[in-house]
Amino acid sequence: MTIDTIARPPSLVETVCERLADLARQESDGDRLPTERELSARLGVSRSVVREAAQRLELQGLIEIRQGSGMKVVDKLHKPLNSAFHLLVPDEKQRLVHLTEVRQALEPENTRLAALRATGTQVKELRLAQSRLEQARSFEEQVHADMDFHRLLAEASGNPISALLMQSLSELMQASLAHGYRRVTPALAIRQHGAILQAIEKRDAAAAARAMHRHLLSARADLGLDSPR
Amino acid sequence: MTIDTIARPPSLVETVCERLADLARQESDGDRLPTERELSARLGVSRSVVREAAQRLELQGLIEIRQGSGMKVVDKLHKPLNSAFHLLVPDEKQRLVHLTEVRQALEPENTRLAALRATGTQVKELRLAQSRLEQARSFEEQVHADMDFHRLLAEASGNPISALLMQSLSELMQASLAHGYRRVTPALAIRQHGAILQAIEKRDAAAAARAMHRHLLSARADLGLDSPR
DNA sequence: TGTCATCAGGTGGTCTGACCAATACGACCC
DNA sequence: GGGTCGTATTGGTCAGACCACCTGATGACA
Repeated sequence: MTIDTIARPPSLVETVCERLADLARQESDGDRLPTERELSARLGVSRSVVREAAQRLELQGLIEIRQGSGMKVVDKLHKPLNSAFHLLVPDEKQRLVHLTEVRQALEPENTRLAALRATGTQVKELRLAQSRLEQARSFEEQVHADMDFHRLLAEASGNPISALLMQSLSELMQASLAHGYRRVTPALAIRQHGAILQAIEKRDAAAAARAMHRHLLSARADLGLDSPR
Repeated sequence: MTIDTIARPPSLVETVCERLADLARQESDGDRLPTERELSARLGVSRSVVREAAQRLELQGLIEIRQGSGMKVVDKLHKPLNSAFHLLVPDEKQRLVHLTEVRQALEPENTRLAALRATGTQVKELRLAQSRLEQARSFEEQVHADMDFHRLLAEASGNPISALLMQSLSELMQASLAHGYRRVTPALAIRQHGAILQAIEKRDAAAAARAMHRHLLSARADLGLDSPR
């Protein structure tokens, strides 16, 4: 026997927030939303309420707001995850250590599922990412291509939550790698990505997961992040 | 050669948000923060700015705001993760499927690390959670004790990001399980938790991870969620 | 003495209108 | 065609008013 709590009516801000989210969902990335003043008039609420609602959507990664310019639709649902991880572990080195560990849990399984589920288009995209890694000139390009490969794998797993996590993890790692962490052996990463890609092309899930596991161990060693055993 | 973007000065809302976050960090869970009007006077900004900043902190899970009552400090950093996952996968059944898959990636590794890293206190807490599961009368109590056990394992892994993810995942699963999903064989879960706990007490990391993997497969079958292979 | 109802004061929620800071766009000039 | 300037529009902030909700104190009654 459970007595449910009595539901409070949503505040105006919450209601407007949902309306705006619906509106944003009907638009594409980069499209403009109506101005604060216009939304205020159209929805029959004060501009404060529109502002507060819009700012919620911004924090959720659904829109970006620019003073003088308006609001535009974006697809950055990972943004609140980034903030949360940053708040939880403010120290960059510590955070990199923890992120690396989470990747070691998540990514072999993503890769295993990708081997089973990747579409032809996704396999092609993985090949392109691998090419970009092979041809990368700067460290920034390497990191970008590297993380792209990992993001694509997570997408190919068919699990949107894993894909979102990977977006967040990779972006945070990219930010850390831009600040003083250097990869010393890109050639090994290229080879290991190649082994992963091959296992996926063969639809060999176990081999793919093992190859990813190996790759992440190397990547961790490369970054000089040995987590306590 | 990288030219960094020119940093914009933070908006007043951002600045106040950081101040409030600092203030919240100095307080304990449940403590009250100054009122909007007081903060407005003390910080020399308008009440709108304080409101907008406070609402950011609420969305981040650092405070809770109650009309007529004020703001209190909470520790719910997983809240924005819950929202993001909910936005990403609005359909409850789909979300449960995906969450279950993510758990299958994360939890064996958490459990392996817990076997290596759990403190004596954490092992005791795990035992208590197991007792609570054994003694649970209602389905709600079972689910709560079950999820508590998993949360404690994630904490015992020593990885705060995993622990945060597990908080979010378990809360979302609990919410779904409160809405029509029924576990049919609690006795098996109790046995499997027992096996996990035993492996942890023996500090056998591989056995712990295997036991968790097994447990999650059973739990998934129990919920009738067979993910596409 | 304990319980319940009421009320006042204080809290956050919303509104309005004014003004400031940043952006975009069009017109004009070289 | 490219650069500059001015204006209109956008979001950011402010102040003050009023509304809806909460809390704690007080008084009445059993």
